[in-house]
Amino acid sequence: MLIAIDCIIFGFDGAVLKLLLFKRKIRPEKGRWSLLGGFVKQDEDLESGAGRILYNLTGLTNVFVEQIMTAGKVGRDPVERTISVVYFALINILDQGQEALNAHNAQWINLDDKPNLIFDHDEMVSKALEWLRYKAALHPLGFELLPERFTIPQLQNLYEAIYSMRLDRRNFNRKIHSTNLLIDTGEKDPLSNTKKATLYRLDKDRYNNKFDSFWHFMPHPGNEKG
Amino acid sequence: MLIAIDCIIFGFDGAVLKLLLFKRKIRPEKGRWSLLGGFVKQDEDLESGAGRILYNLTGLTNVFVEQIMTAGKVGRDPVERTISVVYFALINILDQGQEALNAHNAQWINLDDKPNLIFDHDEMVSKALEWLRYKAALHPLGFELLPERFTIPQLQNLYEAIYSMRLDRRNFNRKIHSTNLLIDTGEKDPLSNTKKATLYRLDKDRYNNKFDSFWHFMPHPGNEKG
DNA sequence: GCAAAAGTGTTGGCGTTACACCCATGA
DNA sequence: TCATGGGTGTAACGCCAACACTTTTGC
Repeated sequence: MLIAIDCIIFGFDGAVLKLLLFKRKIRPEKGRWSLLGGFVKQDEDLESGAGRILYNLTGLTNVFVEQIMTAGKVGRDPVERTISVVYFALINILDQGQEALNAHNAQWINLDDKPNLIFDHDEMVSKALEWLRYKAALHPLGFELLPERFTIPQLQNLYEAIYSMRLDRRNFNRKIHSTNLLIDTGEKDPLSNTKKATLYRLDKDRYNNKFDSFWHFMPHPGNEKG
Repeated sequence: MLIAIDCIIFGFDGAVLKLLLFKRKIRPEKGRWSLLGGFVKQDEDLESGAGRILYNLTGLTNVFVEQIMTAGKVGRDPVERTISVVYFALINILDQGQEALNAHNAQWINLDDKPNLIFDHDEMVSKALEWLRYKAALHPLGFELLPERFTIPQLQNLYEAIYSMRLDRRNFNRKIHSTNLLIDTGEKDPLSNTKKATLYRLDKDRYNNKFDSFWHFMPHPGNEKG
């Protein structure tokens, strides 16, 4: 029995949610799209393995990584019985260059345009998206996908992408500010042709301390009864 | 590398939350307390493995089981590198007899009196409890721990045990009823010396359909800001 | 000055907490 | 009839969704 790690890597370019996928260079299923993965080494922890795999592809460390499930169906890998521990990672697309990606046949792909993946990787992506939605509704997870300095409209775009819904600008603003997790950098986003949005950065200490508190980032309009 | 399954089995006797543990009959760590576990068979899915292990110990099928994590630290099992997929199960204590337990050296132990367990099993229990609290705050999970017919005070006791806090009887009542998940059996709980509580049963269909909705079973009093 | 996007204020509805009151039962 | 616990009602508060208005910028 083999133990593998597969990584679901979410990224955000400011407009749509993306997935980092790569085209297999080896058999089986050569040429098809797949999650990034690898086998667990004899002397490494699972987390380390996930970190290693991410580092090799993106060159990034200090990435938000979380274990979300372990897939172990008997026939999931047609070649040999393989148990796969699935991690999901949130990274800021801009942080990481194109070269490493090319070297690995990797590519950012819009979540909406996702091709079918090998094995049970589609299921894994579904689970991960479900998980992301679940968690981001209650915890200030979104910041992980943004650059160090970001605007509130950017954050709102992100949440809208995650949930495929439009949010009210004003309520969203107040909700985010009420977390007291933002620090005004005093600067403005130079882009955009209209009123420039304020650039904020995350209050890391508060973020770490309060990450597990229950916020309510998504609106919950009239609960239907019955 | 070996693949194991460990099961954290929660039970509720009407007053306190319990854990089903057993005393190891084999080396290593013979005689110490441990979670119930076993190795994954070559031809069985992970879920099936968890089900098999649970069935062998409790004789129960149709148990609420959920995968919560996979532990894979290098030295966690001192004998051989072992990856353990952890499941947690919620069962109604009364459903299951004493014989099977004795045969396996197993015993229900109050969560508060939990002895130290072998390997990293203590961590697993912490994670499971955290998970239980997280989930039970938002989803109608508690019913799994109660007999088929139960009273609202029983359910309240359960929630109080899970969160180690007292809840307001009246608000709890309304909250539970507002879920529309309860069916009045028309009967009363014969026990108790005072006014007999109404016995309800779960509306299974609604329960399955709405399990993933976000309720708020726990009170959330004045959010401290700052 | 106009359009477009960022940011601030206000209000009304509704869910929820906190609390008072009645009911049923056995001793 | 009293104590104990189950069950219902209600009112004030606070949060939040919905909406109007002001500000800034580039053309």
